[in-house]
Amino acid sequence: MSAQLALTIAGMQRSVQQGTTGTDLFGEDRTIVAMTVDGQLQDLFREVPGGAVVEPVAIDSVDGLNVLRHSAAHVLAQAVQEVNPQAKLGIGPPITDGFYYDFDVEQPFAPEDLKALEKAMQKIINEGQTFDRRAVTDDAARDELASEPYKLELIGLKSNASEAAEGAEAEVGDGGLTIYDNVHKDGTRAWGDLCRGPHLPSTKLIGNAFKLLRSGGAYWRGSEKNPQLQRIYGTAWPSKTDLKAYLDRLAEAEKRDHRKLGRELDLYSFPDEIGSGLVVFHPKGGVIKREMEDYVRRRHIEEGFDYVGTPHISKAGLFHTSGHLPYYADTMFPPMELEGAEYRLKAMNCPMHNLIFSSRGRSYRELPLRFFEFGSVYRYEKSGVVHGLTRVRGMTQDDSHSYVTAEQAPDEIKHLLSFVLSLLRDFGLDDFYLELSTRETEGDKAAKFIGSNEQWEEATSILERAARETGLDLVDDPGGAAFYGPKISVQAKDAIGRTWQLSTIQYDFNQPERFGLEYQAADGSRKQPVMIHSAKFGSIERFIGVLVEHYAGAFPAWLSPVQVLGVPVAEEYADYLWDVLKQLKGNGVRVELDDSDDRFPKKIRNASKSKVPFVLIAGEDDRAGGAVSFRYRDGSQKNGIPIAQAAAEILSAITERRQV
RNA sequence: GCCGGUGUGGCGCAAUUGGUAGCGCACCUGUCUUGUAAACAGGGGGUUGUCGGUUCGAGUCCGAUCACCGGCUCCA
Repeated sequence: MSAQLALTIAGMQRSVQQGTTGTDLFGEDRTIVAMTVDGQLQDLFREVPGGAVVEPVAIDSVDGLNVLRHSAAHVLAQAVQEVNPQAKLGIGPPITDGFYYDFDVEQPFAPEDLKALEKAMQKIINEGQTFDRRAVTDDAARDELASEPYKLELIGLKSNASEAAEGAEAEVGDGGLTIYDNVHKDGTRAWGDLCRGPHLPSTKLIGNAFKLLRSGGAYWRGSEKNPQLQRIYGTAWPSKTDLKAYLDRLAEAEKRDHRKLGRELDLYSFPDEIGSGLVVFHPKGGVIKREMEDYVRRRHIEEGFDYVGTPHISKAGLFHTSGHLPYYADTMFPPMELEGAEYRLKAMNCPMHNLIFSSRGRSYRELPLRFFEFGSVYRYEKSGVVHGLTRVRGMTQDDSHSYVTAEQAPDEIKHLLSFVLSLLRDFGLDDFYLELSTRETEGDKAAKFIGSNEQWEEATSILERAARETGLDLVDDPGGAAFYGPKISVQAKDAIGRTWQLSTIQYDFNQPERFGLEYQAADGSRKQPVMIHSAKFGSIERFIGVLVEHYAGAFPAWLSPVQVLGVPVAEEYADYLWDVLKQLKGNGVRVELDDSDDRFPKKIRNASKSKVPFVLIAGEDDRAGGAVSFRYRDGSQKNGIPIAQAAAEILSAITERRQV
């Protein structure tokens, strides 16, 4: 007679027979794919122990999705080894919205290969293979996986799997090793992989709600010193509908791609003749850039910044003084010789601002002293990373440096933080979290950070306190600091939920010393100021790219290259409409009249495609009534609006920076 | 920088086994122009990213290079 066990199941006290499995408890509900036993994620087929707290894991929960995607990754690996038995396995964890698996293969995967692999996966899935769990000793695992060199390496590293490689904890954990066998319906073994599990009860649950998305090289264990494997990315969802929704989301992101929209809306381009990563703004993009810069410059001045200007090039010695050159020589443009001196394109503005500070004696009465400019900097970004406006080789930083006394530093940081947040809100971004980047204290990278422990601790705690006071979420980013000090960065979410790192605020105790900056204190002594770096948008180019994607090219009126487009119903009404537009133009509104010889419907089509915020239409009814008609971007309309009222609506939308 | 893919008129695409480049939009001209996403007709425009090679012949094959796309690494 098997004994009864007392358990807590899904919050209820229950008594079950010894030997009861998760499948016995939850198996009838097809949406339950795993369970937690005392908080530990486990396969359903495992027996539940007495006294345990057992909870079902639904396929659409965070854990459930991970199980689904991890199982899909296994099926992918099985398919790859079916097609190519020589393929060696790397790791294959679930990730946000999907999974990947790394393989060492002779021939990298081509796009056509993915289709074939999808088919092979579908076959495995349809067959309804089950995942069997088998505990193995390290030695047994080594024997069994003798032909899998990467798995062997992981076995050796398992005591700290998370450090072995990102995602490696999906394969091995702190405890004993397990191998999961994929088993055919007839009980024979199809395939197996070193894995922690848990997995789905059956491959069938993956259904047809999965897709392989792309492939590419990926360094083993994330280091470029290691060999490069071939990674395949895929996605898997509880239902075909969920998959479709995800693919639609990807399509939506593609439609917003700032490279594509920039071309379509004639905003900017990247001429080959100039070089990779170097952008030119066309007149329409120029309007956006100028509006942004004008506004941001004005706001800085209102907030107590002094607008300064510095050249694009300098003798290399300056960047030695600042300490940048030893660290960043290979990401700066190479030197040029001139009159026996070595010059460098500027990669950062701070050294030049420091020279403005030290151009004369400074008094404590002047502090905080804030220098701001749109500084053009050039960075030799590696060829594979240049990307539209978001990663360029020539860019404009909206860069400022505050020179303050040590006592003023906390308030200055708070001031900067609330200032950058208010600026971002003015541009229509309002969903933020903060990141606190600190130095690495161990490992290879620890050496790059300079300064004493005390300096780092003090600077970090000042930043952290200011960050906490905003009430925003604060995420730690160990090792993410610049070599000279910690930073807060503002991460903003765009209209479709993607986050972008925008503003940064950095506390620098290093450069003031290197430049010998000082001010005279009230008591007559000379003191060293603290320097606080801050970029509001990071780079103007990049921020424009972010805004294009955030707004999908449909900018709020104040930023729109053309704010009002007049479309006469027929040629006869062009003059009347132009009179209306002239009045707006007199008020500083950017207007255009479509006086082309297109027919009316074509003009409406063109107007829609141009994403102009206000389309004003005039025909007989409007002219007779001294009115105009609005057509908005969503296709809705308002007819017969008196001219004065129309002008007021347009002007208020612009001055209030409202989206329409 | 590394791995893979791609490069055809301004844009989006086509060109059978290598046989001397087509289409749509845009552009120009003309006839048109009356209420919300494409009027009609005609016309101009590309030595197929660049350089080199194979071949009687290259947009199609090979090599180099530049650029872009995806992925990795990096990102003061």
